[in-house]
Amino acid sequence: MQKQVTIHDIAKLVNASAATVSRVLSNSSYPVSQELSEKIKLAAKQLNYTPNMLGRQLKTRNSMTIGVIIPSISNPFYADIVLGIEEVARKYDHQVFLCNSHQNPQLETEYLQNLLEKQVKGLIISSISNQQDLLGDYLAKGMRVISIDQAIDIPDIYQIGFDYRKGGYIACKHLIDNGHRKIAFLSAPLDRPSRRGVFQGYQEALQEAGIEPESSWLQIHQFVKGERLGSAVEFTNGRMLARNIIHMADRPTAIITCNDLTAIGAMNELMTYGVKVPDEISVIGFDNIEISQMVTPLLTTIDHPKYEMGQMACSMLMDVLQGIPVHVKEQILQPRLIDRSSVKKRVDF
Amino acid sequence: MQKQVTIHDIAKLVNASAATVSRVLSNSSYPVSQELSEKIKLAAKQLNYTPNMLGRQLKTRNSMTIGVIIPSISNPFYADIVLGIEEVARKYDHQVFLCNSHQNPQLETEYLQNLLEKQVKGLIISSISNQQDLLGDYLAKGMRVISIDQAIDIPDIYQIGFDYRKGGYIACKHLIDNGHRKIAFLSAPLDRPSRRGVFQGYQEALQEAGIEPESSWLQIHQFVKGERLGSAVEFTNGRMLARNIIHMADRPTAIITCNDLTAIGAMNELMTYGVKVPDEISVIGFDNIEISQMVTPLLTTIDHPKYEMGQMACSMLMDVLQGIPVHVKEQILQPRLIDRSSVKKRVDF
DNA sequence: ATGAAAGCGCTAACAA
DNA sequence: TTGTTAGCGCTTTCAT
Repeated sequence: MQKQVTIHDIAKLVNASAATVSRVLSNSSYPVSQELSEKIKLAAKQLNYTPNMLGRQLKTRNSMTIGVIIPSISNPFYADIVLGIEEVARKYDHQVFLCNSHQNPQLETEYLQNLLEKQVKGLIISSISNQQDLLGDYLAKGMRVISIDQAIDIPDIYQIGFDYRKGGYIACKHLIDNGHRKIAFLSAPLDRPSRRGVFQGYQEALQEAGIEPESSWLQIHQFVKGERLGSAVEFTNGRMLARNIIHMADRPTAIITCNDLTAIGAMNELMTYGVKVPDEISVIGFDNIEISQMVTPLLTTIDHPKYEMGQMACSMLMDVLQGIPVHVKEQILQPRLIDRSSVKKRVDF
Repeated sequence: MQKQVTIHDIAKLVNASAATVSRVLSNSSYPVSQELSEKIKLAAKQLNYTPNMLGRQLKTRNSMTIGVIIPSISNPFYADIVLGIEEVARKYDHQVFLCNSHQNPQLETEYLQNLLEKQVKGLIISSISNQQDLLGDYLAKGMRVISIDQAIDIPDIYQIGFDYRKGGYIACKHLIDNGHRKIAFLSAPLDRPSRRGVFQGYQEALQEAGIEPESSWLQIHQFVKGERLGSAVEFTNGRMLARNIIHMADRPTAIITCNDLTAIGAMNELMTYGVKVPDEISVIGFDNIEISQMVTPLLTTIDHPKYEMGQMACSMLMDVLQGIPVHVKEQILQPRLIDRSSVKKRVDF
């Protein structure tokens, strides 16, 4: 392992000062004569010079790094968001520290602390636990944060949101428009604003159509505390909840779920028990993850622009970090129905 | 935004020197009197001190950060690996820079360069393009690298491998043991050692059973250059290749695929065309990603210990970085048959 | 247009 | 046990 080459080595080689070398190698706008500049660049190449960003960062107080805290990358929903974030981060020459919180407050705290110590000035969080005060603390220390998909009640936080309520409404309306009246709602616990939003939209659509929901239509699984995360949990949840539906005397003809994985689990269970989808029961998912196009029947669902949200969040963060005035502190993206094959169509259309 | 608190501020407050403060706050083994130590810790808390790791890193030449380069986090296979890596990295107080290369050599180079500049000393790569010389260069600059799942012909690189050949063999053998003789192989291009390994195992099992493969059994899709990555590509690939099988005069009774997504696509296409799985055609996948338990029928597949590989790779890296002698430069993990429902069982068992 | 010098926050060799 | 001092590699006033 060879010793690191520094700007001083280059300076010595071309008989210039470190300052000048720094100026040309860091693309400073400071004037340096053409000739010397060329010589320095050449020398840098010859010596196989690699700048040490730690030095620069310490001096400029800019770590060129952002942090991203999400529940788990194993959930394709978040994977997409991260991909969007990374794409624009790269354009701005920033790296991203990935932090999978597994919904564990202690881990979240740990990560937050690490990011702070590493002088990360920008953070994107998606569904963080109750860390309001902690975040407030970090904001005070100069960290800029963008929240995706979760309204946080701190004035300094920028937000990229999604209209879950409307999504739930559109989903339910789609079912109603196709002749369904008995519509069940299957979900993981309504402990997150997003799920509550979907539920609300569902209720509103029912109400608008003059439908009085039966309490049995509402199937919410109470997760066991400490349960491991991952796609499989949601899927299994969908199966379990669907089973409750199957054996009902007066069973619903349609199902709305809080996400695609739950929907796919439900479809699976229905089919296992010989209940045909969509002929006997229609299913509509939520999020439009890639897998929804890989099941039979193709899952009708509500599109959630995950990748775009990631991109937007990161652009916003970059603007904020650069001190560019960001006028809208909150952007709400819109849902869109993806009409595929898991919902039975009204014949008289 | 308040000014940063440094060890000097603390030193001043307790009438000690910065050196002493550093010693207690960095958990150095250097002796400091109990009393003073307490006072310093208290002061740190009072001032709400956050250490600036850039300073430490610059001094100690240890960035406490590792890089991970994978094709794409949107592939659940890699997501699992990353999760495993992150878990042990966290235990060692390291952060991970996530780099999705999208199989783009230019991006890979860019990331490699950035990591180097940020003084990242440890790198884990999974399926990187032809960057042998570039990597050699980086090794020379002191970077330690662990390669997952891809043999790289550079002596200084540690490897965590997987016995793909044996996996292919086990899969094919399983089919043969259940009475199949006409077995197709569906795959993405055989440009990666992993896929070639599976293919080889498949061939060996056939040969061992005295089966002469028809050329039509071999269905390899040639990806179009620049095609976007993502689960959907593999899935679609599986569909397309399965279609070729369906219409054959003397068609195979079983299919082996290079990964689960391809298998799921194939099953999908078969079912769409009314071909029953496993009754008419059996399908066996590879990798055992979570989705394989979410399809109907449940996919029989070969387990690939992704998460564990991530963990092992990271432990190994941590050992290497700490100068702990690592005796085995190469570890090969073993495949395991996951016997589910997509393969028709021989009745006379 | 170039250079000298100071310093970002921290650690570590050396001195006391 | 504690402090002094000298950097780590870089940028950036301030002189020249």
